[in-house]
Amino acid sequence: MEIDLSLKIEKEEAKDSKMQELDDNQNGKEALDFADKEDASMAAIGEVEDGAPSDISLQDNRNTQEFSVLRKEMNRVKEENKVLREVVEKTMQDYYDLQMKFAVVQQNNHQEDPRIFLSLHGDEHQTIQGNSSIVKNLQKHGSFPLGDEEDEEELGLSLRLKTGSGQRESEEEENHETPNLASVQNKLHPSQLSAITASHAVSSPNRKARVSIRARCQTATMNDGCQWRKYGQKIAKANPCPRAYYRCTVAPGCPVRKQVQRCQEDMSILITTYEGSHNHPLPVGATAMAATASAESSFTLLDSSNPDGIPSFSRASLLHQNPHFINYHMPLPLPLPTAFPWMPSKLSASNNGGNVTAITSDPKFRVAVAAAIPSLINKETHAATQPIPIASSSSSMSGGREIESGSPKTNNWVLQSYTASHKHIQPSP
DNA sequence: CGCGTTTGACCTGCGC
DNA sequence: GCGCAGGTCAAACGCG
Ligand SMILES: [Zn+2]
Repeated sequence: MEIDLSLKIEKEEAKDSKMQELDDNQNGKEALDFADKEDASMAAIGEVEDGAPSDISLQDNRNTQEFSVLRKEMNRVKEENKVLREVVEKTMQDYYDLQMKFAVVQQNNHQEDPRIFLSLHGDEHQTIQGNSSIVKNLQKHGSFPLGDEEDEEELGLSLRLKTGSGQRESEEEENHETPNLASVQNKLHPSQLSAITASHAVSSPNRKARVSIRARCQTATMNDGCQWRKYGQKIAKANPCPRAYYRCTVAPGCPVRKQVQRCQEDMSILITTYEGSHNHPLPVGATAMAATASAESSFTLLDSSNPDGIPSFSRASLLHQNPHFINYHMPLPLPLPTAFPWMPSKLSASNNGGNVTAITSDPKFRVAVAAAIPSLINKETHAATQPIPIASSSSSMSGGREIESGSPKTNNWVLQSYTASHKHIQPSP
């Protein structure tokens, strides 16, 4: 029996490798012939192994059954492979399209419109073709109460950038806006919601930018690829959960700080607020995503003069609070280069809810997203004074340093973000 | 012993 | 000026 099992495994592996070599438009006959050969060889091996002539017919029957099962399996895998390939191609195409658009946007970036909405959608059936598709996309995500279970596999990542007056807004926004959005997204993705929303508050030029990330995280802090040293803890009045203060210790004198606090409404949600920008290279995984996120967050800018370009929930809850608002909404699967191991999961034919978790729990994903935030801060801070090309921003992030603190201990990420503004700024130590 | 965390004290900004 | 709340400091403590 063990022999048969191993044979099956080898067989499947062989088919998998064969499948990769086969072209998309291969017909079923080829696969059939291939499978026949496999079956024959397997039967022959079975004879040799068993060595009992009386078992041959029985063995043949069993092999035939296994063969039919395997053939079905192979066809299924073939279809899956085909779909995956199409999606990858589509994704790559979208990626390059976005890059081209980004270049155009960069040129027009001098006309500062404080309110920008961005949407990147990895849906293979949708490419960003001007505002109309974006609006459609946004409306899809904006009408949260739909809460379809079928959206379960769809990941959402949204980044909100805000330029604000920087006064005591953070608490009000935390108290009012955050719970709304959080609850709303929880409705949308009841079980495995894996949306990431980060907000980015850029205050006046002499103030540090802050980014808040809400993440469903079981551990005390997110492993974001940087090393942090805790320097304080407070219990805020608005939230009974203690707020922890961390400083980046990757490089001495790095001004980046982060605050970590659990959401009052949902204790499983971790609110991480980053402040400042790193003065050192980021870990490789973080760098890649940082560059990607930074670049993509600059794509497909939507003019705020078009009110339809802003999703209902955003307009309702955000515009009333701050007129200067940059909202980045990037539903996953992200149109990322294939270099990233955590590619879109909804493409998989198997209805694995675990795929979503797999992506969002991937430490590389978490590292990358978290690291992308300070990158965004850095970029936006600079853009506030003088727009710089993305290449410049990302290159500053590149570096060979590989510091990864902690282990992949966190689980699902469900993120939602809100804006925070900042209070006082101290000169860096 | 070095490093990181804990925790109470202290500082600062803001509203009244 | 006073009180409050957020943020930071630094001594004490724990761990490897
Ligand atoms: Zn740093």
